Amino acid sequence: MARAGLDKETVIRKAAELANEIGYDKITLKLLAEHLNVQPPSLYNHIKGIEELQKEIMLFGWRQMDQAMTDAAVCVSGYDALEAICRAFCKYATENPGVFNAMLWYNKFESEETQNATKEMFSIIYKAFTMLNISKENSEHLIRTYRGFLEGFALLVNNNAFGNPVSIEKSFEISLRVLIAGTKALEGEK
Amino acid sequence: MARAGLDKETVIRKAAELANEIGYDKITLKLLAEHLNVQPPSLYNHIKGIEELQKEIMLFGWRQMDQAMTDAAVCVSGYDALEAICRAFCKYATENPGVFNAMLWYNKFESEETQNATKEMFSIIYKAFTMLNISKENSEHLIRTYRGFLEGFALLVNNNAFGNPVSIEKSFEISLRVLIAGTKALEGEK
DNA sequence: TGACAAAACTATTCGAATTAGTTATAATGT
DNA sequence: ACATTATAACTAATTCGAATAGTTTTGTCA
Repeated sequence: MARAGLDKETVIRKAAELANEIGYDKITLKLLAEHLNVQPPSLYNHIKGIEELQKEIMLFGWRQMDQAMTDAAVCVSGYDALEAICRAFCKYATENPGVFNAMLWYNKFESEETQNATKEMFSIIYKAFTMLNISKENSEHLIRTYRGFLEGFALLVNNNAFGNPVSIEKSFEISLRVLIAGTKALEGEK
Repeated sequence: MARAGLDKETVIRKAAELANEIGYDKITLKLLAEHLNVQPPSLYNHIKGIEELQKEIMLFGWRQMDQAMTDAAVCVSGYDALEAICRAFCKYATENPGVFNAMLWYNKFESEETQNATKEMFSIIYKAFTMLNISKENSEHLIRTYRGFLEGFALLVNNNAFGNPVSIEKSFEISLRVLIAGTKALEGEK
């Protein structure tokens, strides 16, 4: 029978890879099984079903994003740190469109696991704000501002929503300038 | 045989309604047919299949969004207009979560139709910028900033991604303050 | 070496989308 | 008013993917 030697981690990594290559919503267990040289039912030894697979792709992505953002913030401080974190987010999201797509649906699977996956990560941004003399309350709100922009911008990029030939990189840089200028206006408040 | 008297518009409106009620990804032709008191194959007299239905829900949403944003901008000017447009976006998106979900995937269906659906609409924001002494080039970039934030923020709200009890309305207001303060910093430039 | 758990398999069921082919209804023109 | 025709519904059947049940093989460990 020539055992394939799969485990959960391998299955998820391959699914993530496939998602980036052919698109998140094109993934089927049949296709994934083919790419792992296995029959579809065999996957059930490692995952409960397609829903769990999707959840695992999402968690996998947020773990990697966490890592990328943390890495970006070492040995940097102030607004430079904030910028570096934002760039890391955008880079990961646009280089992994399939996985990022999965990451957007936190709540399709209500669970503490899901909540914690992102809460932990965005505490990095929170930390950056407190270094900048932004009040605790304003930081809570600002995290949402930044999260909103970052997720939305990456989503639009991944969907080719920006039709015209204007440089996307430049748009991102100007967006950062805008956000940071606006953030500075909140320094020391309340 | 008691004809149901459907037409494309009715089918799409009901699908949009259903999407808002039970969630975009829960929609099936079977379910939609039930709600229209019809057998599933009968729907094919009005739509080509589930993909076209999804595209039509998306276009339907963007048309309504266009209307809501335009309405918000009449008889207002300057930064007030910009704010009003943003609030209208957020309001429609969060009050119509199922339809908004469909609206996010422009490019699942590549077509001029799709591109035009949003291009036309965001020209309202563009117009607002030119009134504010923002250069043409910066306006192009700023539209992307605002689109990114608005779509991302609404997406996060709709997915309950904001775990803590901090007021979402207040977060949105502060976000607008930040964006507008940042936008003012670009006035007159280049 | 024998027993057991893990990981693969085959065969089957289920449900949703879709297609083919048919029939009834409503609108149109004479 | 009646014949014609297009439309909009139907039933029946096919396809495809997910999922389950039950079986066989493989590897590990007492």
